[in-house]
Amino acid sequence: MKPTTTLKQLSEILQLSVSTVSRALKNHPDISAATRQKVQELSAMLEYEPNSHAVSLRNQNTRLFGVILPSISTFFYHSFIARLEQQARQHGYALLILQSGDSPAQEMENLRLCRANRVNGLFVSISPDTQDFEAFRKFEAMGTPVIFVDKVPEVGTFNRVCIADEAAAALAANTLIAQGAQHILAFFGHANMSISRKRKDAFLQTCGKQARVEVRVAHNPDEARLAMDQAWKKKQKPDAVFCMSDEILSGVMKSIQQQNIQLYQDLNLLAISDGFIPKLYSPEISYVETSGAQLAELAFNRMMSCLAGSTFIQELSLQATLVPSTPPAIKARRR
Amino acid sequence: MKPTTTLKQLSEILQLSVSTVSRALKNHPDISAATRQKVQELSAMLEYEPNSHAVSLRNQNTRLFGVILPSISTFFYHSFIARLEQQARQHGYALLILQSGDSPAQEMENLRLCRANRVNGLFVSISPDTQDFEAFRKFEAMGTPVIFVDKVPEVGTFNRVCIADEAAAALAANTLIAQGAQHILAFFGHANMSISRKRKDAFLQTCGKQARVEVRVAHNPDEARLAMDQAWKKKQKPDAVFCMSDEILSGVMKSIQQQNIQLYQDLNLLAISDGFIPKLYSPEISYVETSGAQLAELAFNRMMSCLAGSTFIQELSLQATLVPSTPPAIKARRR
DNA sequence: GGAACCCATGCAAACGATTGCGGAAACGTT
DNA sequence: AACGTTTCCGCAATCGTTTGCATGGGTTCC
Repeated sequence: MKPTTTLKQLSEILQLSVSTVSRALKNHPDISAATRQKVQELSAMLEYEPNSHAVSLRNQNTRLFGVILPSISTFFYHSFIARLEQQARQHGYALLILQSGDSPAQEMENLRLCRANRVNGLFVSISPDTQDFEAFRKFEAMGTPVIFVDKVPEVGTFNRVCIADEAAAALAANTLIAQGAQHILAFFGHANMSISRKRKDAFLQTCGKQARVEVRVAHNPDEARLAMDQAWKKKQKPDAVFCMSDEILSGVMKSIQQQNIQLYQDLNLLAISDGFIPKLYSPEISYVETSGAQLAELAFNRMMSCLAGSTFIQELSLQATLVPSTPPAIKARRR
Repeated sequence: MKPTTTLKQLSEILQLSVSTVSRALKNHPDISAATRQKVQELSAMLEYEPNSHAVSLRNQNTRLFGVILPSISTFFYHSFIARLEQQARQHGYALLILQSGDSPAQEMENLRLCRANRVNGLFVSISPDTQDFEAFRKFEAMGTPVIFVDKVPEVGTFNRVCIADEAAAALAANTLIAQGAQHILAFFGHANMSISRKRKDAFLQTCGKQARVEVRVAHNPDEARLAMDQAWKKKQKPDAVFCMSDEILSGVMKSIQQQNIQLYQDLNLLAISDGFIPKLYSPEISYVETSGAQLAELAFNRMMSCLAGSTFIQELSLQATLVPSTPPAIKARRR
């Protein structure tokens, strides 16, 4: 159980002072080329690696970001984390990833951990029940930027980065109508989430009187499946379905497969999604893209500019873009 | 931009020494009840939070685990991470999560980061091309347990926690044969991953001469899809398909949907999976279960006992269980 | 009235790295 | 020879926390 190498060890072996070794390793001009080389060689040989905790302590800079999410293992967040980790690494930052499990208490506990670790910045997607944002304010007061992501507080001046909910829903509505939809079955999620409200309002408003829209609320895939089952048994079948989330889409798709509905022939289908689920099916489902990866990039860039001194609060939205279904299916429709 | 509170600040306000404050906060018996209370009150008021980097430095103990995975955003790992994070938190540990992107160089870079952060333990799922395990050995030599998870080195004495690959594959083979399969198309992943070889060997051996088995290797969903397309164009179509992973299953399923193959009528299908992907389809795909969450628990427990002093190397496997397809489909077959 | 003892607290040295400052050579300049 | 300059390096403080040991005042006992 040999201990890790430290500057002191190197210095003792080379009969130099710790400071010389330290400077030699970072190519400080004060150090002669000869000793510099000797130091660097030995360092490489002994695989010296500076103790990041000591560095953080000394420099008052941890190069660490906290990430607090309701859950890692949901449709959306893993692609977000994946990209965020990649970006952070590229800039020499590490991530402290914590789950709140939709519990405000756990969220506070996670914030405590982030304080203890002196994170340089914080990415947060709040749980639905979070009411008190005082704790987040304190981070900002201490100069630690807080970037809210995806699920953001509805009121107050904060840095927010999220999907352009209204734009995405409007794009979806316009797309369906342009493709000739007359009777749309539209699925939305939990009514007291702002994300549901925003998307629903925008969707309905965009459709206006151009199409008949039936609204369904589904709290999980199974409810969506059952509602779709019902809808297809009726005489007046919809000619298009809209799903505001992956969760709902997965339920609707089960019904569609079960009843052997021919997508993009018997029925048009459009979802809002990050694209993973839609691409599992054939034909691939068309969707308005909400990319976790892009969200991560946007959030990360915002963080960087905050750290660079941009103090003013900003609200960023991700552009919504349409990803059409598998080419053959689309072609078939276009004729 | 007020700075974070430190012991020294508390001590100055209370006109006490830093050591007294430190001891008071951890209820050291040396400290009188009176001062103890005063200290704790002020600490609570100022929301003092010990600087974890200073603590780590002083105690030579970071309470940090490194987690190195090919990618966070794959089928399997997010449920693994989610559970691992939960377990770690419960035991007062934090996670440093890093992605290797299937690149051995990135893997080495991540190891460096883990060294720099002086992690107390390491969970690793290796990339397919990792050949050199010397670096991992060095961690162990320094008293940092390394637990390989899921994708583990094939040879050498290491701590391994993985799916009971052989058992899972054998169970799959036996299930298909018991259901009457005569001609099985079996898909496996990257040939130089132990997970692929083990599953393949066990599958083939279990089938023996009871069925004709065609083996296909697919490195991604698309290759699987194409192979399945090919197979179904032939005169001699298989009557059953086996997919060793979600990744492959998703490709095969696209082909199946595209060609409108009636699952569990025209073709039997069985995968090894954690269940998320199989449940997206209708009928739901039957699968031999491999739970990322369970794997996390097993790995974490192993880590704990390593840290508690259990030095001997162990290889743990997760029990494999069969989850049959949607009830109606199975019933239909049984008649 | 010391010796012996307990209680509560403070001193100071770690942990490992960074950095301002100062200092000792070596060299060049008048 | 005296002085300035450059080159190369070491001292020591610092970051925030922990902890062995010392210290001081008070009590108790013989």
